[in-house]
Amino acid sequence: MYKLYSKKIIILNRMEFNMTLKDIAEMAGVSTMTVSNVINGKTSRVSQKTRDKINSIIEEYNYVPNMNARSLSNNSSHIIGVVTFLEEKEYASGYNYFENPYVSTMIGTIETELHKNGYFTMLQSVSRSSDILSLVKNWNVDGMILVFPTSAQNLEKLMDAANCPIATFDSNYSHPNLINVISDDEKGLYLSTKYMINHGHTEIAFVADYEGNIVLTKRFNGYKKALEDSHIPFRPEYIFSYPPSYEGGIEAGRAIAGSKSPITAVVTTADICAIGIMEGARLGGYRVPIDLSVIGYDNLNLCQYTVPKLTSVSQNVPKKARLATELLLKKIHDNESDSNLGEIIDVEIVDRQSVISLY
Amino acid sequence: MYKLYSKKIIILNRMEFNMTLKDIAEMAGVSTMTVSNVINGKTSRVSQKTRDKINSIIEEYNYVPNMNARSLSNNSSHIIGVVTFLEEKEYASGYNYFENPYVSTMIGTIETELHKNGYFTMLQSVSRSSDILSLVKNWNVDGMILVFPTSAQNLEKLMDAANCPIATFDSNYSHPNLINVISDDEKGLYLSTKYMINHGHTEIAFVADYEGNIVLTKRFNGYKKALEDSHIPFRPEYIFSYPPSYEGGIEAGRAIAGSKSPITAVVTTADICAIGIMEGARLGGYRVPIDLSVIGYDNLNLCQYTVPKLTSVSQNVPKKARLATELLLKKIHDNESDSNLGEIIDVEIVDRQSVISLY
DNA sequence: CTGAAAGCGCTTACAG
DNA sequence: CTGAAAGCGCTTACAG
Repeated sequence: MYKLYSKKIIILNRMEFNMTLKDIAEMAGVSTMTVSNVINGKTSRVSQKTRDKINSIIEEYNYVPNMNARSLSNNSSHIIGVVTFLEEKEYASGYNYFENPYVSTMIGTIETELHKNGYFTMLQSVSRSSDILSLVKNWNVDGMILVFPTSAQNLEKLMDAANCPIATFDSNYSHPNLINVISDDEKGLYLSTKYMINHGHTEIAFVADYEGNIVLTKRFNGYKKALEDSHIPFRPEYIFSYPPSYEGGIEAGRAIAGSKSPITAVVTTADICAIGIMEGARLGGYRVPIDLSVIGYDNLNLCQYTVPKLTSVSQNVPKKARLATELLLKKIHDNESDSNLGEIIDVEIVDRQSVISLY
Repeated sequence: MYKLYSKKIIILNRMEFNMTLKDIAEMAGVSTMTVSNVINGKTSRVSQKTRDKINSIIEEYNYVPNMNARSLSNNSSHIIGVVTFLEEKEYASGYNYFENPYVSTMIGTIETELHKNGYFTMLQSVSRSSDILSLVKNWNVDGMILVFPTSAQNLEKLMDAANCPIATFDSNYSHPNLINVISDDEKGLYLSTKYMINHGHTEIAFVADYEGNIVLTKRFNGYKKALEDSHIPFRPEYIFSYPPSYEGGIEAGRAIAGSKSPITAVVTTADICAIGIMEGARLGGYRVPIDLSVIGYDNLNLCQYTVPKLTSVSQNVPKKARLATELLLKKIHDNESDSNLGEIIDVEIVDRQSVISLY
């Protein structure tokens, strides 16, 4: 009844009605199976003539397959779950995790990459890692990308329960079904510290409360190693254990300016923090970069808009995102690929105006 | 065969196997229909005892319904398509639309709101508006949110073809199935211009190539109206028709500083542009804000990090996003709601340091 | 209060 | 080269 009515509509207006395989098969005078084969490129089993006829009908009526039906019979959805973690309390406070440029660059790049390869991006911010499993089961996702790293424990539980490949970043956990793309965090701070040293600085402070945080600890180790390699003594009093946020930076900058210590340079683990440090140092009476050279981390767009423009370490976020997506899709296609190795992305200094040479 | 094997696995490890309605029905000794009713809260038709039994099995085995199957029989997917437009050439150039803070704030807020209400976010950047229709058909989405406005023509075609409600922003098109949330753009520039006037400025420039752009034209009208209301003559030579980007701002700032005109204040339509103007004016020998007061638009986080901190117009993007999502879901639930009216979001000045008083 | 059965729109062995 | 039929996991009239 409905069908009959619909057919009439088609004649009047070809866009109004959602075609199905069956409709196309009827029009072409073939079975649905043949249409399905043509659509899925299994053309070896269909004559050229039939193929052409079917394709022209598809085009004419603007047919688009129903992915829900396809997923159901295929047991594969072409959906990739892209997940961001949000602490319970952040969630409650209406914090928008997306305003973090790391996250937005990641997700934008991932979406573009997935789209190009015919996959769909289902976005979700979760606060409990069990929510991820629901997403997997709800939509039978072909794979997942976890934009923020989660603990090895959570990851382990998740990997056991979800039987699809998962990609993550900067994790220290490994599993045959896990793609793990990490950036060379130690090298990052090694480079920024070395950069200061090469510009004649020896009294170099480090700002970040790195303890207990895997990524920040790696960066701290880079700082230490650069000092060692140049035979500059490590001074615990040059470590300013504030969170690497704008506010933390302001406090650190104030503390440095206030202490009248011989510090002439400071490295840190986030651009936002570096900007705070410049502000705090200024509030404490310093001129930047004359009295204090500063290097940030992340190379956000922001760095171009500050005065002085901020020298920073770039971890090439788009490349990280692209690689993870690529490896994930490869793993989905041929499960034997041993792409579970931790791929390491290189890191580099982007030179601007926030460091002066003491020579 | 498979089923039998699976059942064995369940006994060994309850997580390894994706349960179905049928499995639960068997375990509970009822029909699948009863289980379905319990899950969907149609509890009036099921005894408390049966309900409890089913719920405990669901919990025990961690059952999550297959949304693909549900969508197929329901003809409703609980997916909302969230779409961003990307020009063909931007797409090719690898431009990441997500780095635009307007977009990332929008999408983050929308996702949170949808999630809260039990909907799923399918993200897609498209370059041709016909791609949107494919998304609708592919997944049978319950609704769509277009983060960037598209032309009335495109919108009209889309609304005719897609038979789901669609939400968009700042559009001048209207349709019974369209939710249109707009911000008071004219008021935005009226406020910033008036703010300058109230601080004693009368020689006020406007930067943006507004012609042909609906939103920017509204803002320009606000500028003009503020001048009129204060009986300050409008001077065409105070209009700097550069794109409201960082680069455009630099050129405008240079032009203003270079012309040695009596201009003491400048308003514009984007924070990035305002930051460019400050930089350009400085490059031209001006001190900011002593020689030139500046007000931006959008109130990005960025405004706090510049020197001087940038006074700006806030259009309350999270509120815009939240309202659009809310109205969309309402329209999905009861189609008779006449929420197709253009809701207007208010706009306000956020006071910082980039304006000085001439009094 | 509950069940048997048809149907949503696809895909995929299995036959011919 | 093509078809008839079963099945993916749900929901929903329709009966009882």
